[in-house]
Amino acid sequence: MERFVSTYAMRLDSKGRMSIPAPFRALIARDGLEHVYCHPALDLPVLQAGGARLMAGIDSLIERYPPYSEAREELAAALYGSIETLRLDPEGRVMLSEGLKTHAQIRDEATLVGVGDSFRIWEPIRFRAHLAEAKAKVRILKQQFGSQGATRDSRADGA
Amino acid sequence: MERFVSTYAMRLDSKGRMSIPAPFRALIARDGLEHVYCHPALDLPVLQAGGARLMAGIDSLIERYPPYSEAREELAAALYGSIETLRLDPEGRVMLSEGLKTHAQIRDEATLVGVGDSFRIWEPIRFRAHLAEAKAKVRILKQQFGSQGATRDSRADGA
DNA sequence: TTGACGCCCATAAATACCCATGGTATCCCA
DNA sequence: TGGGATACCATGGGTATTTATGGGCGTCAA
Repeated sequence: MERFVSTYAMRLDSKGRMSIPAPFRALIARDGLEHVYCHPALDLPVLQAGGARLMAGIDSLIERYPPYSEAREELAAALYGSIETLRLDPEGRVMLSEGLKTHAQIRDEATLVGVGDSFRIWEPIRFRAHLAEAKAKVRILKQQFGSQGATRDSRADGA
Repeated sequence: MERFVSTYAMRLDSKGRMSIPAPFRALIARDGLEHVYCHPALDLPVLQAGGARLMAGIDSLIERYPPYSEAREELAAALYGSIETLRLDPEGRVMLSEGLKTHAQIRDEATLVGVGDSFRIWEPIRFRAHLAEAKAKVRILKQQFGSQGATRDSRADGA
């Protein structure tokens, strides 16, 4: 397995720990990491997490700008500054900081959703709402494009 | 861990000492250093600090200019001349000089922000304002990239 | 002597590690 | 093919260690 896929419902225990699903852990371990990178999404109440690929994506975004340029400095502050490294304990759990939990409105449950190079951490109810919205948008697109989208996408959106 | 990432809120005690967060200390120690390099930013009320990579970055910045050129001399004076080496005490704390504190308007609280090869030291309120600006710009950048096509980059930069 | 600075120790809170448990899926063998 | 044993996993909690912070004391220099 080389991509983060599937959705998992996880719980946070009384200490605030949350297990990372074993398949996700396997990908992290393949990067030689003992921690998960995690940062709040810019515009949505969700966290983005992952391993080396997530970090590489952020690096490449920053490296589009000349060293010491103002844009680069600000991007670095906004992106690197918001990243937290969540150490995996021997059982494969992490602790979400208060800041991260607040951003995603997470209390004691979380939905982890694989999105390829990384995975997202949602508060379960918000995830359901977001998913419903996303499905609705896909439906509209399908209507607009008609026959074009009527094959694979109809399976992807679970209709 | 190989980069300065994340944001930490630290306090200065009555003696003016400030703890360097353990993850930052680990990076400094990896350079074999027992001190932190620190200098005022040229254009913002913030301090830039770090280890060997910070110094290397400053070197390369200066080396962009022709040897013995006036610009180079001035830059070298402005950068090298303003660098202070802040010794780490046995508990991992440093003392900010009056000059550094004045430049960043720091009194008894500071926000330390990882920006990859180095970290920044902000007065907390000023940091919040700066971050809000930076985020706004990142949003704009994201829109620009987003409109180019929804491929890999739209995942890399985090929803 | 006085103040600035470095070292030492103290402490509370946060964190990391250890072991335990119950459930589930898988495997193996009759 | 069925059923028991097994391995893995998510979760729970106790305990040791680390961390950030505070304060005391000695030393060195002005």
